Amino acid sequence: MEKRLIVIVAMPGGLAIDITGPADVFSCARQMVDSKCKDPFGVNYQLLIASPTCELNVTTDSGLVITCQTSIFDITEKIDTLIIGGNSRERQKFPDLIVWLKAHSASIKRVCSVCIGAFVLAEAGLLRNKNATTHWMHCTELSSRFEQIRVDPNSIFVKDGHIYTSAGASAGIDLSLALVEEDFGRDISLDIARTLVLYLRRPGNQSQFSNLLSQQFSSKKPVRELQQWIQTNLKANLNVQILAEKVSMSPRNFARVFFTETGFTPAKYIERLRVEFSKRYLEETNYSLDQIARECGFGSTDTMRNIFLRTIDTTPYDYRSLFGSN
DNA sequence: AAACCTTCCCGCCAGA
DNA sequence: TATCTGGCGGGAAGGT
Repeated sequence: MEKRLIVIVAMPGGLAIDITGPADVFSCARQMVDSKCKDPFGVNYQLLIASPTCELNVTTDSGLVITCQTSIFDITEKIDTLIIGGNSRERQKFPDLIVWLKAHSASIKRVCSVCIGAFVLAEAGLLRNKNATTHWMHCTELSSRFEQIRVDPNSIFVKDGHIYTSAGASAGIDLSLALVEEDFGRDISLDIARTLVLYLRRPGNQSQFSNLLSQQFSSKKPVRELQQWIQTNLKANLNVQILAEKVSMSPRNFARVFFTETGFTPAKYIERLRVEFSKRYLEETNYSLDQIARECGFGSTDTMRNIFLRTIDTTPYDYRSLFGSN
């Protein structure tokens, strides 16, 4: 039987689910193709978890250690599908991996990334002039650091030629299901989705997580870069004066330019962004309201509460009980 | 809930 | 002249 080699690169410091999600989908697919079909396809997957360095033990963000079967550099067989997981938030560089990717990507049928693994593909130049996506929190950074990439912040995954990129964490599972569907058809991928209790096609898109992100960013570079900087510095004091200094404009002129570029006054823009991010925290974490208020740059829980009431007509507490995960 | 203080922001004008 | 930029003032909004 023909083997199709699926290689998942386990990046240090990323989420384990970037690795284990796709691994489970492909492993499940292999078993199903084996048992159910009695070889009508004549092919099946062979799964390899590879390290991006010579060190085979890879520690993920949660501390879970994954022992890889091989180093990426030792693979000599033809790779069918390569999946690069997200790496640490500090974005360690893996120069050897980049070089390897540049040399080998053309001969790989499908090159994929999960979450901020897209930055690795971008570094290797594989996303130049392509449509791509990444984790919603990092879309602006991806498009500003690599201007030739058309970043789509809405999609769960994007296919452009033989390059596939997917959004944050669990989106790697959605991508993997789609890859299996390409290979073995809908019945098999539906079976996997059922077995693993997944959606075959997730309803909605990642913009539901961040409405503000799906809006147009300024076409002027300084303003766009400022918008991106704001996102990663929501905790900071972001008054008009400070923002104006950041882009070397007078406060008056900055406020005027910012409004014409974004359609929001600076204060309103930041307020909306803070609400977006705190909603996300309320939905997905157990952080206390106090922690979330601090994390998102609200002066206090009182302020956060007032702004919630004013903008989305509910309190943070009520919002969490409606949309929180536990 | 009220009081006080800060920040926002927009019209207006002047200079580049 | 047309357009961009910056400073000022003060009412409004918002934070503590």
